[in-house]
Amino acid sequence: MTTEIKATESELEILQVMWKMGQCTVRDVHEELAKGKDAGYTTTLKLMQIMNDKGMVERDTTAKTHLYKALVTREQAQKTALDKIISTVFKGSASELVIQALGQHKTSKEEIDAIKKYLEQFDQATK
Amino acid sequence: MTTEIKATESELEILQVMWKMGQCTVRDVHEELAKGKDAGYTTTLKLMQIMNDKGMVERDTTAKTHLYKALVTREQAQKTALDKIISTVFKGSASELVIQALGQHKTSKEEIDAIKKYLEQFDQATK
DNA sequence: TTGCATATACGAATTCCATCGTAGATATTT
DNA sequence: AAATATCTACGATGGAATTCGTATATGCAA
Repeated sequence: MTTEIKATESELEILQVMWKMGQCTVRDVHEELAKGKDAGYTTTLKLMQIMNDKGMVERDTTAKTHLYKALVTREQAQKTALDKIISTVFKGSASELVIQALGQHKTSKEEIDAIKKYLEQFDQATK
Repeated sequence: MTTEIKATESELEILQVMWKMGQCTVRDVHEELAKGKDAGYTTTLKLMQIMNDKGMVERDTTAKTHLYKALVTREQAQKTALDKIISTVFKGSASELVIQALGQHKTSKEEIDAIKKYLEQFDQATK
């Protein structure tokens, strides 16, 4: 069993930035977040320190300016998030979620094809 | 723009019951929740009162025992939840979410077929 | 080297959510 | 009618998440 990952909203916002940038500083993250909303620098700092305490990120403290890196992967977070909403709003039905998702978000032809292809292979596996 | 719906975890649990039952009393909801976890009756009551204040449910106070009904629909909640996770953990890509969802949840042959059918019709619409 | 910018650490205030106890009103039972 | 059960209202508490201020250390520029 992997370690429990229970990221809060703010932590997820931060993780998003870290997933995109890879290793980064508090300032990196803060600047990125500041584009979307105003938040104090020390708020981001504190959050990242907490995430470090929780083991969600790792930190290189060699230099004065610390370097952070996400330990939680985007895939783990995706799984957690999916499980949650499937059970709370989709009555446990993944297919209902799939159909809703396809319906309300514009999906390109390529994406549709990718999904179809995926389903084919899926079929074969299930025989 | 529709009214802001921001249901908390507990509120979602309650909504789930209300979606299933339609109009119901606090006790109805409480009994249902009590099957899964233990919670005090007044906790449920308070929560439902708050939901009423927020306009998430409506209430008929004619009789001593009030009757509640969800105003937020399951579809709205689904949309809200999907939008959120697609933007936070799926980089805005609905198709990625779809593939993940199919991958990690066992999906029956029937469901797969339903999805395929949906995709066909989708294709035609997009031409 | 003095001053300014920028970093971490950390305590404190605040807000939000969930939980519960108790008071008071209204039914229901005996 | 008195006792009992059940309801709503609502304040209080506790805890988690978030935000911020301030102290202190470190690097850099004049």
